[in-house]
Amino acid sequence: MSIRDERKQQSRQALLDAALTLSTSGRSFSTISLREVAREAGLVPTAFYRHFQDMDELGNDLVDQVSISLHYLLRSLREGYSVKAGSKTRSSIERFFAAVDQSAQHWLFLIGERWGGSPTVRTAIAREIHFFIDDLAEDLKKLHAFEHINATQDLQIMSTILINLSFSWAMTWLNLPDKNNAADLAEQREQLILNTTKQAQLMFRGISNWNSDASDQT
Amino acid sequence: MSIRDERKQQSRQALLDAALTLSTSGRSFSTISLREVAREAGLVPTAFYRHFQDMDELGNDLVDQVSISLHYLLRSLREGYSVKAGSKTRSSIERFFAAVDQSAQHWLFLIGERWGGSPTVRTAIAREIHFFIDDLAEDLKKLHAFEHINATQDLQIMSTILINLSFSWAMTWLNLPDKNNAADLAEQREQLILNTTKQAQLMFRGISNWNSDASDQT
DNA sequence: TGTACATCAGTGAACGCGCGTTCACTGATGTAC
DNA sequence: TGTACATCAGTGAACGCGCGTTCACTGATGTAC
Repeated sequence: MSIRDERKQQSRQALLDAALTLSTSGRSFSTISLREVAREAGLVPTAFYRHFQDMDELGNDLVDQVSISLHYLLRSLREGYSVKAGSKTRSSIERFFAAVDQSAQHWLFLIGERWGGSPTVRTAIAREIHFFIDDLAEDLKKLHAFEHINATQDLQIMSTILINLSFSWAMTWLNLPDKNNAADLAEQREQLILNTTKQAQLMFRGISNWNSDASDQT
Repeated sequence: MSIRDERKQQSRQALLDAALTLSTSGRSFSTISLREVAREAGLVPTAFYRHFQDMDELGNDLVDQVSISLHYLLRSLREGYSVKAGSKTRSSIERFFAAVDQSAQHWLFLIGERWGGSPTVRTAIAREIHFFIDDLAEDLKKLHAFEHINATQDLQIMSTILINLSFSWAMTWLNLPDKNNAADLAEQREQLILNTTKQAQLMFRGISNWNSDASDQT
């Protein structure tokens, strides 16, 4: 890659990073302006157009980038899980929250903009979440705890629940530090870990008692 | 109430309705302007200040109004459930989606703005969702299916899962009509009903096999 | 009941501001010979 | 390797626009007597 191309990529990335930062510091993607993004990236507003046609195009590319990052993160979380099969649910949840903290901006963006004000971004995120669900369903098939589930559709359903719930967990976790002092925070986190662990255990109770061939009457 | 007060209330309500409509037609609360709201309500921009100090104050009041409406709706859904105990899960889900359609704007607003761009609105919604969860937990205690759950905290956890999942269900339902023709819509809805019914059944499998005194090892 | 004054929801002009977008430009980097 | 030209990321001035907010006002409704 030539020097010129390299620098162009750097500016492009600076714009994407600026948009992500601005979108996840209390506001949302649809409330930030093109000029703010350029300013935060250290560029003049008109330079924006050398990289993106408009904010919609940037939003689309940002969703792609964030999704790829979270996709890898989720995969590595699951690999840790299957290797350590038999480890307690609690430690899985702790690893999950650690991962959420590590890429907090990505989680805030994806979940916050899922039902956000930009139709373009919403559509892009819906597409990516669909991939997440398919991918997780594929992985669940290989786990011991799921080998009695013989309908592919049932795996898809469990995957859907897990993804949606994990989004709620992540956002609840990331919202904890908002208005309290540091001392309270530690205890609130402990409570949330206990609470979330029980939620996950409840899910797995349902899964281990599931019968793909029967349909419930209640 | 005097004629003057009555008219003032009408204008105030027109502003709230305008904000709700604008916030739920593809955009979000934080992207609509005070002038747009006034225009939609048939008032001059400056008249806005006779009713609200700014958009934050309107947002707060709108959350209150929407929450009260959904609170009653959720209660009536649950009363229908306990009366018809023994009815299939599917019909409960169908009644749920019918209720969602009936007050679609309220659901779109509350769930869409839950992680939205207005900090004021986010805080107000977090508070209301907490009430929803407490209220549901209180009701679950009375249901036959939950009488083996003896820890109050466990009811709270189940309530949390149900509220969070029902939000995902409602948004998925409301997003179906977006880009397809009417023929596809009917089939997609049927699929989603089946899918959601299974999700609910999975939850109840977990609940009926729950033991409040033990803690899982997996 | 009628009159004189007070209240106050809604009006319309005006303001300064940040926005997205256009345009002609500059000067470093790339390319052809 | 050196030169002459092409490319193109980034610049800076300028534009028209909708925004939130102020202000003095109007005229219907409310109140006191």
